[in-house]
Amino acid sequence: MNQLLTPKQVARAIGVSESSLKRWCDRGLLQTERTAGGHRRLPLSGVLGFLRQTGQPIKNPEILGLPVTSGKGDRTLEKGRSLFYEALIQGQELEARHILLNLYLSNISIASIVDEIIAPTFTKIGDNWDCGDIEIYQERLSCQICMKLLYELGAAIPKADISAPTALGATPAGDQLTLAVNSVELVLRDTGWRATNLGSNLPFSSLLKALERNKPRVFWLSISYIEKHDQLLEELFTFKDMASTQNTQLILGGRAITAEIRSKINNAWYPDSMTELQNVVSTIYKSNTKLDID
Amino acid sequence: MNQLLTPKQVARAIGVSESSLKRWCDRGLLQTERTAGGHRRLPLSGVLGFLRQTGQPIKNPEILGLPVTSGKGDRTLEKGRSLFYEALIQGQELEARHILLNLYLSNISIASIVDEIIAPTFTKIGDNWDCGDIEIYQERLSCQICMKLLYELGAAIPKADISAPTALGATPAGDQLTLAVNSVELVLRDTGWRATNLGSNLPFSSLLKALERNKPRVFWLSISYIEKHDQLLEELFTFKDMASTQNTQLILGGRAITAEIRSKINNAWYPDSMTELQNVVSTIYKSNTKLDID
DNA sequence: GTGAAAAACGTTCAATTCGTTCATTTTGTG
DNA sequence: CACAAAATGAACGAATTGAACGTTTTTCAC
Repeated sequence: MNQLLTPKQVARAIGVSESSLKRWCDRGLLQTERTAGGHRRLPLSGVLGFLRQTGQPIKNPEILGLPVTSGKGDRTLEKGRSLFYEALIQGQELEARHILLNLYLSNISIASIVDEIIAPTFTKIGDNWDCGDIEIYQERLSCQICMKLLYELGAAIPKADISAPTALGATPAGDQLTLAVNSVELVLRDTGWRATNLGSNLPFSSLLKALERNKPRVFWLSISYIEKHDQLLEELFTFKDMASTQNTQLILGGRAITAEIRSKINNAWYPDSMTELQNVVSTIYKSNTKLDID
Repeated sequence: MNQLLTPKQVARAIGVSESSLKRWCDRGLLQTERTAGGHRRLPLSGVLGFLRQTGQPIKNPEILGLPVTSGKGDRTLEKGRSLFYEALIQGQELEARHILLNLYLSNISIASIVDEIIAPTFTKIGDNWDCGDIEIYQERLSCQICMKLLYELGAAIPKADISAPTALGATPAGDQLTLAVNSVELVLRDTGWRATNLGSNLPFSSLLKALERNKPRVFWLSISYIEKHDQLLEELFTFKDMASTQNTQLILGGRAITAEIRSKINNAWYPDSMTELQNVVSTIYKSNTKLDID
């Protein structure tokens, strides 16, 4: 994703003259680097960002390694959902990649892509697995493909400044759903955070250590499975205490978050979707920078 | 600090051709020394100065500060190993990426990188975790980072032809070590295969379905943990039978492969390292294409 | 040491890109 | 519709880039 492209490649891909492209570079519309000899080099991620913002139709997507239907094909979420499901369970990684990239290029936020495409697709996969319509390996393979695609999308997101606030995330012991935590990481990075995903299957004792040592601005926990409810509640409580003493905002998500947890652990955020999560973290982000200015 | 680098290394690190780099040296943009035979040697300090002056055509100059001597000697790998360990447990993703990237650019095969760097690093991490020197979250974070890096390395491997033979892989139920399966996938793809990783935590019943439906040329299984040895042996046996009836080569790996399994399940490959695995699959690959020609 | 493989040398060449200028087309506004 | 402002695409010589070539140097294993 951070491969460098020449102006000619990009011009042909977008379908404009080199002259115009050079002018856009010089006006700062496209992230541009220079060789020692003065030639322009354009990082692919920057080109994608430009295409996403301006909604330019793409004439020759294959030059950029993009699906040939980019900018032409159907970009609706409904169509994407069913196509994405089919691609995943049939193991067609390229097809799935095309769908997500198309949506990304249509200026649809990563949060929306997760909410509207990925999440419902995996609910459907889970349902069809339950009723025996698909095999377990198809579900696992879908996860694998999706993880790869999320990583790829992540590479297209511009790197955060060093001054950006940090966020840590994880899922506690017994929890296998890495897809969710990784999605959260992406959404956070898309909102400008320096987000780090600690991983899954982590006991609270170790999460506390990570919280203490790194003192992030926010800490998110995805909990989709509960072994002992009471114990979890207790552990969450001590975790929340530690978080509040060092001014870390706590974000809790996952389908295992009960109403009881919500009521007993206050002072935490409970977004129901990635879009909501994005609102939450961008609020925190703004309040954070405002504090910095004061 | 005044480590000497060859033009090739610097060229690859910056992402330009050797020709251009040589011209820049001759023009005086880069401080250049010469060997007795006339070969250019670039002191690291001069390269860093050049990068600063030209305004960072490279993402991160630290890539050059790494212990890349010209060779692939043991000292290079040893240094890389310890640096990689430090980077991982401190969560320094950039640093870790540079180490791997640098080794990859030095023409060290992915198999060797896994064997010489990644695997020993995780053994060390496991040891230090056992004796309490590091936290669990550091181990998990190391896994996360490594997975991301493996995905990135995978993106750098050219796509296989459609005519290339296919390979499937997975780890059976109860096995969490995704790092190993993903490494195998990379090595296979690096050898020209169209490799697909089904994922982890898969029961044999579903693996059999995948084997039947896709009829790959090879199927690899990483097994690093055994619950019931007898049951595993039995399941492996039926799996091997199915594989041999449809001419699928079976590759078994992982530290849970016992001598008993080796002796009872014959007609399977048991590589001890990624380098050995690479030899195995390239042998199969050649025999495969030879068959095609006949 | 010695010999073979790999890497770097200097050079040449075609292709690309530079910055600039100019005619043409598109856009915005009264 | 008219007119000015802005954007576009094409063209130019000069400069840069990347790949190729045969030759020489370096490296590494025996």
